[in-house]
Amino acid sequence: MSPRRRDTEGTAAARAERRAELLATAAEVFASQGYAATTVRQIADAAGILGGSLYYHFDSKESMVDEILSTFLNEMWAAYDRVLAAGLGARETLEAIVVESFRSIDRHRAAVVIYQNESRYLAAASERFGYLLDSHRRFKEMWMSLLERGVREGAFRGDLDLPLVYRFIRDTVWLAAGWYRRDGRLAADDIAKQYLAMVLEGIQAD
Amino acid sequence: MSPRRRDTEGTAAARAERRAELLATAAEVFASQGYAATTVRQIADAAGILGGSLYYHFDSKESMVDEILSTFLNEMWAAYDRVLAAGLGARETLEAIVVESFRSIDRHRAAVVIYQNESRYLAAASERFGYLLDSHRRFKEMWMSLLERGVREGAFRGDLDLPLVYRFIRDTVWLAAGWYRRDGRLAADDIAKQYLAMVLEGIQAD
Amino acid sequence: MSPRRRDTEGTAAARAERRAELLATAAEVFASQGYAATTVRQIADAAGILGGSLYYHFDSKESMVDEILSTFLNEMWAAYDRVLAAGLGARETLEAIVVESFRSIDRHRAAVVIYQNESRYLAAASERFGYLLDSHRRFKEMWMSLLERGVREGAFRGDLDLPLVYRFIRDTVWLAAGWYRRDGRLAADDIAKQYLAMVLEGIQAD
Amino acid sequence: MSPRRRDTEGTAAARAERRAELLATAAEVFASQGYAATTVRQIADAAGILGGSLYYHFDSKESMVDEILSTFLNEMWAAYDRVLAAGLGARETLEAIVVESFRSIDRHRAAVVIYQNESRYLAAASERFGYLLDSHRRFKEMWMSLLERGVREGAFRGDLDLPLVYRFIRDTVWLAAGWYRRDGRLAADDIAKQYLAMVLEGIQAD
DNA sequence: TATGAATGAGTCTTCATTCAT
DNA sequence: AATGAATGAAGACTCATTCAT
Repeated sequence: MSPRRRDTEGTAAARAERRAELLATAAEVFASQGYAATTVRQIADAAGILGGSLYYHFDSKESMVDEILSTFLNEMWAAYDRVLAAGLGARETLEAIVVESFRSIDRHRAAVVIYQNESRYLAAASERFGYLLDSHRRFKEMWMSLLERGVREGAFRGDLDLPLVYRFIRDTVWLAAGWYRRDGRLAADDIAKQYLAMVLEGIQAD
Repeated sequence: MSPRRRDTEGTAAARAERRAELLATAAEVFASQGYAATTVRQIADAAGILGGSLYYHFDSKESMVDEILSTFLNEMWAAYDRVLAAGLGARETLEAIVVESFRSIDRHRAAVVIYQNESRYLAAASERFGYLLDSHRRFKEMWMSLLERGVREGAFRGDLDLPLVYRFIRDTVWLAAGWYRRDGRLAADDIAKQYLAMVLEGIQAD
Repeated sequence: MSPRRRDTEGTAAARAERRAELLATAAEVFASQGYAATTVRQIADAAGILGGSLYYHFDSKESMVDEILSTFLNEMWAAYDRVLAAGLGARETLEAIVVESFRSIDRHRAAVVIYQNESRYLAAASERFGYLLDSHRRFKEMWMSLLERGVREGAFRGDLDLPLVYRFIRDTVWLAAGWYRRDGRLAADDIAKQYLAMVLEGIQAD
Repeated sequence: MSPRRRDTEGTAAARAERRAELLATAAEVFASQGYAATTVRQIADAAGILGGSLYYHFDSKESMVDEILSTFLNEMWAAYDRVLAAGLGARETLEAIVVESFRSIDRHRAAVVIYQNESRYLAAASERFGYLLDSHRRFKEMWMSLLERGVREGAFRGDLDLPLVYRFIRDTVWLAAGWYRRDGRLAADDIAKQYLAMVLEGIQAD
């Protein structure tokens, strides 16, 4: 490794780190104000630089959300895929998926909020966000086949409307991103456990 | 009733009707695109008039959402208050509240979506939307005391974290507004029944 | 005179009267807010009708000021012309002109204010107001020749810069319209007398 | 002085200079067209930039006039206060005040015109312009007490209505801003001298 | 005569983006 | 890497004007 190359790598790494910092800042602002209502200047203020300076790092506001969301989704689907590849029973799979979801929320809270709130708007605004719809679709397929398998295997009740159950679970899990705080009273895994208890057994006393 | 008075009433009623029409249109657009991302022109296009013409009927874009949301909230709280005043047991109260919530979704789908998505943004943007935060607060109080009572009365499980249960139910119920269609497969009351089954008994087979 | 004709005359007279009323109202609003800053709706509000209704009587906002100003100027110049035709000495002419000016202010306060404040703007906005510039020009000629004659005749001091004196008097007289009230402490003729004392003799004690 | 600091000062000074340039341009346009009738675009055109670019330097059209007027008034009152603090006799004070007024006109012609024409409108439009009314009030007090003192001291005639004299002088002096040109035939101090001759001694030949 | 609803051009303002330094 | 000044398109809102009733 030549010094030249090491230097280049150092600079590239520094640049990547700065990008990541700025994206984290941007994600927080997008999550709390909404993408459309967030100005580039607000992001820059939060990062302590001037509005125009962001354009040294990113092409556009759009490419910022894009990077935030695609990074998050890649990581999340990698985790899901590991679970799905493990060959567990329907109930165990559901539990593992829910646990992974809360871990995603733990690691990418802001990105999850943005994904929840802005997917429809972004997908309508530009083709570049088509992958958001793909993700939603894959999501639905994953859950529906999991639920159907669970009913077949006798793990889940057969008297419920499955599309309804799907939406119920989907919404339920992800919306926790709206209020979750990393330093809050409950850790992500604890929340997952409680959610699973509610979803599987209900809140009614026996 | 003199002709004069009938005439006056007639025009006042016509005016109110036109307002309601335009507000319904605006609510749909706000719900589907988000408040900040919606332009006044889009609302006007949807209503078949020009952008400036909306200002004959309304002071501002802000006052449109304001009227949409406050109308909805007034009606919803009136329904809740009727339930709460009925003196039912905790479980029956919960069922009735959920049923009323789905009826609200049925009657004010777009307003519910806006309430869900834009409350935080609007409240931050202007004091005039303070009532949205008040409503959220009342909501929380209502649910928390209902859940606490249910645990005391032995109707609900005692091993769950109540603030978590509160959020779980809140999110669960209202998010249905995101996908509910009046002419869909299931009627509002059917959806309520299924939701109650899931929330109370869980999705697990016995 | 046939009844038909009398009726027509009655209507025409009534119409003219209504126009005059509305113009008086409009003049007050223009004078107090400025022409550009006055909306047609404000005039209509002040007249107790709706904005669109003004267009039954007048072609446009512009034609309203036009009529206000030209009516006033015609009357004022008629009075000036009577004075100028009387063949008085320079000093007596000056006195009579000042007195007539204060009478104009008394009768057309609002129009005078508009004339003072808006002439330049209106003349720049449309050729139709060219007569305003003509009036200013005639004004200047009248005063300059009066002052020159006065100096020649030994009635006025010869050591002053006449264009300066002209502006001094012009401004002095007309600006009284800005504060004059018909029901105020001093009548128009008293004010004229005091103004003449100041202009002719100065405010210095002998 | 460190290079860093010099640099900061340099940019801050450059910024202030640009603001001053733009404000001078804006003042000219406001003075010639009237505030309400002036569009932001006209100001920008006159400055050779685009309409939106003005908002990099100023918050609003309103804040532009605000800065123009308050800068002018501060300077003018500082000059008046110096005169008033000098302990001169009434006549000498009046002369000094008039001279200072014409110097103000010389330095801030456009601002004076705006102050004359738009004070009432601006004060009615927003509380932020309350200081304009304060200035008018102080103005009146200053003149009235000066005139009263002059009459007591025997410097000014006692047979005139003082409020009338006050208005006469106020109007007289300031309206010169309407036609004064820096490169005109007469310098500001010459005009002051002539005005004082007229006001004090009158235009009548002895 | 007047109303009420709408038009459409124009205003102020915002904001993503560019670019010379 | 970042600044600061500017661009230019778009947005909310205003208002003179029109017209069917």
